[in-house]
Amino acid sequence: MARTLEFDYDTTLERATRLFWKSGYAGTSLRDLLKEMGIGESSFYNTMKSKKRAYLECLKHYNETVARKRAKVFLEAPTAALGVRALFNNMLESLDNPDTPAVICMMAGSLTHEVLDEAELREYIEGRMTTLRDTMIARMNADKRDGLLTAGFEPQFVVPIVSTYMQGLWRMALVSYERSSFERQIDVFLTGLGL
Amino acid sequence: MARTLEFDYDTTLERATRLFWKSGYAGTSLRDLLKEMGIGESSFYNTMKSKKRAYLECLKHYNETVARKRAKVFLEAPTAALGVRALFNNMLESLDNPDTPAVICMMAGSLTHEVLDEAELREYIEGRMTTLRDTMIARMNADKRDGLLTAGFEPQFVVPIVSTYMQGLWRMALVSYERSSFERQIDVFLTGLGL
DNA sequence: CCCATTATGTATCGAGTGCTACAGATCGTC
DNA sequence: GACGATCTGTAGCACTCGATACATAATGGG
Repeated sequence: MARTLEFDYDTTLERATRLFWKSGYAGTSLRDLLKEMGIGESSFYNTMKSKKRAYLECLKHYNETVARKRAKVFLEAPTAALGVRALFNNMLESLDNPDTPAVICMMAGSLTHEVLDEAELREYIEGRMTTLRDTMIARMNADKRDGLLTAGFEPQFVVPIVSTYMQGLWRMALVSYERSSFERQIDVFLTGLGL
Repeated sequence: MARTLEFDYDTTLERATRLFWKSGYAGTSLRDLLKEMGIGESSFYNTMKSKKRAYLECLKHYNETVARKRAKVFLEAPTAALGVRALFNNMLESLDNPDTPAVICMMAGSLTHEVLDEAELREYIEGRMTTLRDTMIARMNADKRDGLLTAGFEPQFVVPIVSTYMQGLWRMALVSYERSSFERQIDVFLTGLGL
């Protein structure tokens, strides 16, 4: 019926994701993005419609890969407490891995005015964060019923604390990161919370 | 000897600070900045030299006012534990106060690539953060010697946790803020740490 | 009053922004 | 193999960015 796409959508999306991840939304210009994706303006606007929508697609792609793996790491641990610790270990591995595009999680990097001011982006991000928190809370409540967590343990407060602390850690890593120091403070933090 | 300045430096610096505070470094254009300050390009570059240097001056001004007040709030509390809690209360008051220019601390808002990529800005920010942490650690060590904190309490790990968590809170407030929820989780957090 | 010195207003620079118009290339269908 | 449909390359849009050139205006010492 018509001409076929000359580029592979998944490949270009993957490349775009890594660039957005590394440089942020406003920090990535359309020219840089196109260069990285290896396509022209026409192809880009034909498939993506706008930079904002492209970022949204990249965020989704990020969640279907990186974030999904993190959720898996958490859920497959024998207990919620170990799951949370596995999550932080996964974070430290990302920080140590030179192949990781950025020193910050793409979701954490999206917690800025430039991104949050775009209604569609904000909505998606809020949704993902809520989902992740709900998953963790549910898991902890299950553990609590099984007696794996003390009766005084309150998942609905602990989980926001954990995710807030993690957001802070991603930011702090931007300033300076040293594994042993991070490891130690994470351990003190989690132990204090009863995890 | 020469022509006198037509504007009041302190006033324009104050205005610039509030705009930078609200909109961030990259998010504030020179045009908006000049409009807010009520001066022209010539006057600006004559006294400030560049946007980067202007931001640095604003950061310093911010620290000499807002951040200084926060440090005072911490130090004047009867104990380090109460000081930390007073600090969080001060934060919540800022969040509640509609006169506060932004929903984020200017220092927390500076923990981005756009700012941290500028060597002079990064250096200043690192310095301030280190100073604040050292102040808190010293205070806690004093309390520890006085028996106000348990022997197992380790200030050198707890303080980074507290400041990291606070950075996370500022970010989270960008997404959604509700005082009662924040209050509750802060209390659980601090209690867990032994504060 | 002249003059060096400094401040200000205006106009503009060159580069970069996201995005679009449009002509031409390539496809499946008849 | 002509046709309509879709894709792609190029050029450029209108705008904004931070920064600067330069003429003019004010200042106070000599």
